Amino acid sequence: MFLMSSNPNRLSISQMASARPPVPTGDGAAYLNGLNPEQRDAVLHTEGPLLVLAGAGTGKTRVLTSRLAHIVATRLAYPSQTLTVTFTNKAAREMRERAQALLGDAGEGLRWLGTFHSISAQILRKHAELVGLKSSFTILDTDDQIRLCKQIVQAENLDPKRWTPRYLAGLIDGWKNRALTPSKVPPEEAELFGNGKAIKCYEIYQARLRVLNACDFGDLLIHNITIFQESPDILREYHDRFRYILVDEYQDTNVAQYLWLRLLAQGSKNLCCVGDDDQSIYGWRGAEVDNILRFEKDFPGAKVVRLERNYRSTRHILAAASSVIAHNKGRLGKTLYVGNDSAVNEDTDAPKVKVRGLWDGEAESRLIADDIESWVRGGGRHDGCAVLVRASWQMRAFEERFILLGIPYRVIGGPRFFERAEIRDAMAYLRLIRSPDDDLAFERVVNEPKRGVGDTSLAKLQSYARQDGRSLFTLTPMVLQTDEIKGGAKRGLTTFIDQINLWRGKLAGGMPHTELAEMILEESGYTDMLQKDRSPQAQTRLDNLKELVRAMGEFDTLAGFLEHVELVMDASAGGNGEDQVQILTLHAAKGLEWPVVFLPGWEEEVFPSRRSLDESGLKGLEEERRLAYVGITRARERCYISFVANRQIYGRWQAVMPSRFIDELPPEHVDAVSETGYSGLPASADAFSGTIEDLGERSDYQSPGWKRLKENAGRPTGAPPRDAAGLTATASGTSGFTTGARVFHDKFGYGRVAFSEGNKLTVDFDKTGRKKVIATFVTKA
DNA sequence: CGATACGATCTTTTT
DNA sequence: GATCGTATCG
Repeated sequence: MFLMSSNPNRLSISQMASARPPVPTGDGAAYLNGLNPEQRDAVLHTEGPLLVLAGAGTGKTRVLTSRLAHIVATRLAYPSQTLTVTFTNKAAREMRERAQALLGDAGEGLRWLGTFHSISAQILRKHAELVGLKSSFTILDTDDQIRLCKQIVQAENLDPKRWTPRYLAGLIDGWKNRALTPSKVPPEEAELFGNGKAIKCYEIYQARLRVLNACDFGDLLIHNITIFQESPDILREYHDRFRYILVDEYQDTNVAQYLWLRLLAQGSKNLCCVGDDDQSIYGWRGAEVDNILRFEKDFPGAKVVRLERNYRSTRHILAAASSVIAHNKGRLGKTLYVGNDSAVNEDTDAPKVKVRGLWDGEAESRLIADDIESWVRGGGRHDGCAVLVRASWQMRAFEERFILLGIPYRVIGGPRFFERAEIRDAMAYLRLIRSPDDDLAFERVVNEPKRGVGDTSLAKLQSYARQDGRSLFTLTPMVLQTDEIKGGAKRGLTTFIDQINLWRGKLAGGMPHTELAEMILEESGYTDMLQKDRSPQAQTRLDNLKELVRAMGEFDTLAGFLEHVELVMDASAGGNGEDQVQILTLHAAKGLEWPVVFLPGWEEEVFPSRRSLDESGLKGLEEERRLAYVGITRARERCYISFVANRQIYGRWQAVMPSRFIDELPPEHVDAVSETGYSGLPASADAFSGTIEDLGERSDYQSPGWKRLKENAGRPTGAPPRDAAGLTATASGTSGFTTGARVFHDKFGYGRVAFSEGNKLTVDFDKTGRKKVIATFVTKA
């Protein structure tokens, strides 16, 4: 909702006079109070390339806002001559608010402050014809992309099981992240999809987009780059415009974004990037940490400022985070200092980081809920607490527990409003009314609600459309005149076309778009369909649709609303300010902080995630470790890390090992408590050895698995259980499991025993033909 | 064409 | 365990 002033480059004299605020906060010092004079000077006055390496909690956003405000306030440039880029809308919003608070009215002119995508979309709308698009192009989201890919896979006669459309979409995305157009993709990568058809599919995909007058998110950047490279005079225009460029979270830029920035920065050379290589956690979506590591080479003469003084967290928390991240290689090397004059950091009574081992996920959520309750009893607030998980499936256990105890909570992230099926359906109707050529929208709703138009009819229409090169909507009436489609399908299509035309007429006739939306939902039978559905989700869906209509009301026109949704995709209604515990993923937590942070699920294969390790090896592990670093540094006062011995993953019980990151914590800053007799920290491991009988005296649990172990009483710990209950035990492993063994957990019969170093033993029971790991005996090195 | 049954799959997320 | 997509049947 920016882009208001129509002429960004011109401010009238009177506007300038009134737009001139005082230099922020006197000498600008107060707002940058964490910096020494040299750093402050560099941040405010550097001309030419500048990289600010800002560790967690060192005031990254402040640096950017202060610099921006300073540039404008001292009239080095008009607001419209600055370009400020962030990754998320949220960050952009925050930056705008802070800058406006410093600048007053002058802040209004920050026309070029936004996400990479929103800014490149603005630029692309002006020059769309240079890349074969109309300026009214549609921006496709992930769902549309995948459906397009599916069509390509079908058209190429590929087996969609072997070659999934999702994978193709991922490949194309990956190439676009690397700024590779079809002709630039290395030929050997053709093998990556459909027996050498990868690049061909990419070409078809791009051709389809052009026909649809659409582009995907990656294209926004790629088309910009093409335009800049092929039209030097246009590039020069932007060079003249952007005197100062500021970039947030530089460690998250991908190759395309890097090239885009480099092209734009060739003009003034005033490129200021802020980032932290230790917080790069988006490698899996194309971010190149290398960009930040290479900055000084890429931009010769660059000044580099390191901000290492943290004013957020206690010394124990900082020590824990630093100790873990120190295990990564290939960093720019930054040590987080404890701010000398910060009471928080100095607090000698501050609690150490707590590490706790529990039997299972249920015990874990119980404990965390108890901790939250006692924090609140002690005068704390719910919204001062956050539970940060690695993957969203881990959230459910906490939700269930919080509901049971009546602890108010909010899940951040999760399925997004605009990605819900009913919202996308409603949006598709609106899109189709705006642009009849939007085939993807047509396909989505032509039979939703059911109109008797099935795959066969649709396939016929599509084949006509492909021959003719025109869109489904324009072609359908002609096909209907023939007898190609009969019966129910014909009737359904006729009403569909008529209705869309009718609604389009209403819109042209000046009907308010919210009213139109209600009319569509009603007349199409969509509301009816949901009302007849008595499943519990149906009501939520109806509510969502109401919310959609409400959200539309905030925009003056349908076009304005659609543009907003395509790019911003966030129902920023907010709902903040409520006193709720927050449950979110580690990724979503970046940039946020709380007094109390819980980090559950620190188990091998969960965190670090197995997939990450499988797919990206050491690189993946290091990214996981950065995630741990981000997690710990979100905490201001208290940080609770926990792991369990048994975890239910996808409904199956699994024995799990404590995360290696736990071993990387500094013992002197950590309190470790284990209820399983094993903490992962050698110093505090409550180990015992002996025979299986010993277990019975140490635990209250009486599960079936437990009994099974008891049946083996008298046998040495670590020995495979004897055949029991018709199960066949097979053991693989080597010697050393009869003496010195340490049983560190057992509840469900999934036991683990540590024994002398270098040995590994797994016991499987094979009953139903499926192999099931009942007990795993592992050496703790 | 639409309803049902079975089976494969299952991170992280923004735009 | 829950969901999604495909295969099959009515």
